[in-house]
Amino acid sequence: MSQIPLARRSPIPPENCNLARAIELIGDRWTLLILRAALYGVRRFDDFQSELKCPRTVLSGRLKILVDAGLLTKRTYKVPGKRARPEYVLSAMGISLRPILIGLTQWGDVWLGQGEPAPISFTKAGSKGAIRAAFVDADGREVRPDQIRAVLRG
Amino acid sequence: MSQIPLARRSPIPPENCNLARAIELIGDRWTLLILRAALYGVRRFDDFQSELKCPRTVLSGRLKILVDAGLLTKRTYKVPGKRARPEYVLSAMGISLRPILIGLTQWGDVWLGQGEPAPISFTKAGSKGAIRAAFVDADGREVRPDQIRAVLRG
DNA sequence: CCGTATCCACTCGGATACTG
DNA sequence: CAGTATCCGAGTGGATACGG
Repeated sequence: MSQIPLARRSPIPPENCNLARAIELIGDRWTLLILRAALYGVRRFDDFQSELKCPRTVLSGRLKILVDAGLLTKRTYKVPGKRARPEYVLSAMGISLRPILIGLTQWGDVWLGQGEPAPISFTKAGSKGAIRAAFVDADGREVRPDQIRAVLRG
Repeated sequence: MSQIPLARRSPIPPENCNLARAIELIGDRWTLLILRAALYGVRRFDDFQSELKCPRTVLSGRLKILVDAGLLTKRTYKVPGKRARPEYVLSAMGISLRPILIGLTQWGDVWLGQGEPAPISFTKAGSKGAIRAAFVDADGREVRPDQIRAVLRG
């Protein structure tokens, strides 16, 4: 079943692991749902709230965390003749999570899809075939999962 | 900053979204840390516990969820002359999360690495160059993030 | 070892209401 | 709209102890 060799501990202590740090930061139900919505273009407080149906206090807190961490930028935008409004936009740091959430979407399509076809799929601009998450080498060529080796530094 | 067009709602309601389902299932600090450890080869209750330093009750609960969901398989293995022991091994469903967690690792290396070089990197068996999580088309050729387009079904 | 059982303090999520 | 202020109950995290 598992080709992963038995280990008593992970090779990197969680306190010093960037994966663990990422999990501490965004590994949270509401936070991830906020990022999901943001990647779909949602930007405003009440839009997030009606999308997530979470307590406003919780939403407020999570948005603060994401702004502080640099994933979201809080800025004000103004439509002429209307009152200025704050909005939360993804920064480059936030946008770079997109491939990961797309990967998770496709994982969900496979394992949690309840037999129904995926409601959303992803293609390369100008093409029609589906794309998928994978590993590539420096030349952009795919590396099969069983070919992957982890290398510790030092 | 954000090329993502403004939206009031996400195109797919969360109740019907496989990404949202995935988030409900594994979008949790302890759950993700368990999966992280499991992908590094940890299999036993006490090893998880000393790795995560979480309450044993919490660990027990999370493991049950992951087993029920099919991400982990609880099985018994026996070393001759020793007492049989249960262990939690990743199923195919669990292993297929690996690209996603490696992608998140590399995201963390870039944005949360505090300037230090990545403590762990990934290569192709027999080669030396680093590999990275990315998207590929049907031919196994990389698709750059800005080339990705979402397509709704129907 | 592998858990389950408690106890406690605390945060979180849920609901509602109230202001700039 | 965009939040902050409460209140409340449930679940979680933390520590410790105890049985298979």
